[in-house]
Amino acid sequence: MLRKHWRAENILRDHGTKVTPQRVAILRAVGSARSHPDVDAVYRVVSRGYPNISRDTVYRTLAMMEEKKIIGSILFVGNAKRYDPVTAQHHHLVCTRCRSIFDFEEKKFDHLAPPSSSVERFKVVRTTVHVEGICYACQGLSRV
Amino acid sequence: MLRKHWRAENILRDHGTKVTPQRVAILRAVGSARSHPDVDAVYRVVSRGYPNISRDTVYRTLAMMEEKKIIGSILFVGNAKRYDPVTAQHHHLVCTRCRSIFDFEEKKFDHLAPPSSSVERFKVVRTTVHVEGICYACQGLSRV
DNA sequence: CATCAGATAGGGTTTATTCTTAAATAGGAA
DNA sequence: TTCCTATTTAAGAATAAACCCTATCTGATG
Repeated sequence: MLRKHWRAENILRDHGTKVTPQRVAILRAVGSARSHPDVDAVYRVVSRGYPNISRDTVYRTLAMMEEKKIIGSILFVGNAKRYDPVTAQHHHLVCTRCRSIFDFEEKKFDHLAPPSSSVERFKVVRTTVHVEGICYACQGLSRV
Repeated sequence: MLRKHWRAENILRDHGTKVTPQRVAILRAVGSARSHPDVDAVYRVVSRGYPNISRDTVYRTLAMMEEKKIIGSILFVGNAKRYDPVTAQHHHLVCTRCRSIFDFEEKKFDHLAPPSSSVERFKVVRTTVHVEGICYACQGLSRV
């Protein structure tokens, strides 16, 4: 968990990584972002202080921080958009290892109501449950 | 909803689109897919019957079919992976128009249990609720 | 302050997706 | 059936996200 009163340097040190100016700038950029920045948004912010920083550094650093649980990310459903013959309401099991996706149906999940405070200005169209985990085929395999 | 006893031709005609052999083949490929095929998987299947079909045709056709609700797709969270300073369990409101993402917390959603039959061979790591809809800023805008 | 494992910059590669344009064709009209 | 035209398609180029490669540099330790 990222806490504002921790200095970025300490967070990095406590996770056993080298503390470089680029990493500090990247962590601060993510930590102070209001929305969910994508890699390029982080890159643009950090570039103001480090005009020569490489995009690859931003990619590597964000991946490292996610790996070490310093930051989180929204589940990435795969590089390719996936289509589905089923248009009825259903939910998904997503294997985070091989990115296979399995459907399941659960009527109880079809109309989950988020806290009213969070959706008072948001027009809800559909609610879906994403279950992340490891599929059977991947359970026997080593974790790469 | 795609129904097996409807002929692909009729489905297309009923939705007011021209019926071409490529479209019929694409619709059949999606309709008979067991998993969630991505564009390239559909392309590979259809290529067996139409060796010269263009990838672009598959992209365009799938997008058209989704637009007309002939098929569905899994929520696409954006082209770029998005990072988040919050690592605690939380859920998301996703604006399908501008792709903004908003967090919300709801303890009740943190440990939703899918039907045991669907996860008996799946090792659950995390359960997340994705609420799709239109954010406040987009509600006043026309639908493009 | 010398060393070196690990990090960076810069550029190239891969892959998904979209665009461009000329040729082909579905479906309605004659 | 044949013709006409708006749509659709094929092919390849263009764009963009993400990742890889390598020479160079540097933070942290002794």
